[in-house]
Amino acid sequence: MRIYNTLTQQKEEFKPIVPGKVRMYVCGMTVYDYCHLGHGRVLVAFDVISRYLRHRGYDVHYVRNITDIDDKILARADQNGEVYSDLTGRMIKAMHEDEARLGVLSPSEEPRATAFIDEIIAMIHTLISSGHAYAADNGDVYFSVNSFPDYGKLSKKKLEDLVAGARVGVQEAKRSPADFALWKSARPGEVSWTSPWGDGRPGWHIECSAMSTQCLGDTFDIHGGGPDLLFPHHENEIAQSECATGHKFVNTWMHAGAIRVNKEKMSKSLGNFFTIRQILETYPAEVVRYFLVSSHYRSQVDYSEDSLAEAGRTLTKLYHALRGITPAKNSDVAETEHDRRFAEVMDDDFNTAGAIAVLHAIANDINHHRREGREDRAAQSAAVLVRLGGVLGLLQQNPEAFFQADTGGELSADDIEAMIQARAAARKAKNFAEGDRIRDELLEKGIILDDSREGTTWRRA
RNA sequence: GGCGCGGUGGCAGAGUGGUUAUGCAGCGGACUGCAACUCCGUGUACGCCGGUUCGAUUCCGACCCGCGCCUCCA
Repeated sequence: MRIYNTLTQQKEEFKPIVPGKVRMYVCGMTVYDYCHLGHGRVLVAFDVISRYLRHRGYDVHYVRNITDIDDKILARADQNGEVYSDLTGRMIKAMHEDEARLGVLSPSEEPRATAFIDEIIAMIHTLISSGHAYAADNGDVYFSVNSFPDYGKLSKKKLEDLVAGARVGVQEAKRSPADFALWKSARPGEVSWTSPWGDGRPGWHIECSAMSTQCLGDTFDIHGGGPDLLFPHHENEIAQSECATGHKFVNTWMHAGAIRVNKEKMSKSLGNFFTIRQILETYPAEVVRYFLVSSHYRSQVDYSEDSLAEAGRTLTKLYHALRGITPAKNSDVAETEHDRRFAEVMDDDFNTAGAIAVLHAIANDINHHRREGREDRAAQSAAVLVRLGGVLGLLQQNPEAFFQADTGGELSADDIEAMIQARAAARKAKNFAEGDRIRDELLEKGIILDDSREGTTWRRA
C-alpha cells in the first residue's frame, strides 16, 4: 500500500516500524470555539484512514491531541469573563458531539496539553541542556533554530529566506527571528504552571512533540494534520523532537487539503467559516460526511450549497439500493471482485473517490439482481455494500431511518402513513385524481412517495 | 519575492502512454393509471505551445491561469 509523504513529496510503499501495527498521531483542535468544516475534513479524513488501516488488518494506535491551553483560549475566556477551563470543557464537549454526528470514531487516545506539563518541561529541559534551546531574560524559553541543520526539511524552506522574510515586531529576546517559544512566561493574573524558568505555560509546538513521543515513542509511523499546520507547527515539531530524542521523529507525514468557500480557504482568520453544527442544521450528517469523502483527502474542495445538495442526491441513490433488503450475514459473503477493487484503489493513497465508484457499482448490481427477482443475490451484494461502505463510515443506517430522519417537518410519520393509506384506498377505487392530490400535497410538504409491488414507501426530500 | 500544489466533458471528481471512471444534471426508451424509484441506451473531455514517441490528456520543457504556505489558523 502506498501513501503520499509530505516529507519526501511522493507516494511511498508504507511499511510500519513494527509489522502489523500502525502508530499514528494527528494534531487535533485548539478548543476555544466550535469546529468548522475544515476541522471536520481533518477529522473525517483521518477517521477514514484509520478505519481502512484496521480493515486492512493493522492494529492501529491512533492518538489525536487536544490543545486546551493557548493564547487564543485565554483571550476568548477573558472576553467571555469565564475561567479558561470552563471554556475548553464546553468546546471539547461540543467537538465530541460534532464528530460523533459525522460518524468519526474516537481515537485510541486523546491527550490534553494541560495533562502533560511535566513531560513538556522535561523535554524543554533536555533541549536546553543539549544547547538547542535557551532561556531568555523575559522568562520565555526559545528553541534555537540554528542548532538544527535540518530545519526546513518538511516545508522545504530555507532558513535564510525565513529570516529575511521575518515580519516586523521581532522579539528582542530571540537570538534569531525564526526561533520560536517553547515556554511562555505568565503575565500577572494569568493561569500558569511553575517551571525552572519561572511561572508560565507551554508553547503550542512543544505540546505536540511531548504528547506524541510520550504516547507513541520517539519514532512513529504517521503524523497527520491540516494543511496549514505544515509550517511552522510540524516543522517545529520535527526540530524539537529530533533534537530532544536524537532519533528520526516520523516516517510518514500526511496533510489534508483545505476546504474552500468561493475559491478562498475556509479559516478562522478570514472569517468565512461554517461551523459543523451550523451545517448540520440543514443537511443530514451522513450527507456532509459523504461530501467530504467523495473527493481525495489531499485535494482542495469547495464548499457550497449545491455540492452538499448533490451529495444528498447521490447518497440517496445508494440507500435506495439498500431499501427493503435484509443484507446477508457479512461473514457468509466471501471476498468479491468489488472487495478487491475497493482495496486496490484505497491502497493507492486512500483514493476514496475511486472507492465510492466501487460502491456505486455494487448498488448497480443490487438493483439489477432485484429487477431479475434474484433476492438472494441482492442480499449478498447488499452485505458487500454495507461492509465496504462501513470502511468509509457510510451506509450504516437503516435506509428508512436515513430517508425518514425527522428534519423538523410539519408532518409526523403517523400523519404521513395515514395519508398513504387514504391514497391507497383512492387508487384502489380508481380515483386517481384524489390519489394524485394526496401525493401532491405530501410533495409540497417535502415528502416523496415511492410505489412498488410491495406497497408505498416515503422519504423526506 | 521564496517554496509547494493544481488546471479533465454542463457541474463535481478519479485515472491512464494506445482500450468504460464514477456521480449529479440532460436526452431517448422500458417499467408505471400518471409519476417517483429502478433498468437499458446516449452525447459532450483532458489550460496553451513546443518536444520525446509508431502513438500523449497521461512523460519532458516553456508559458498562461488558479490555489496554498511563508504570521495565529485544520
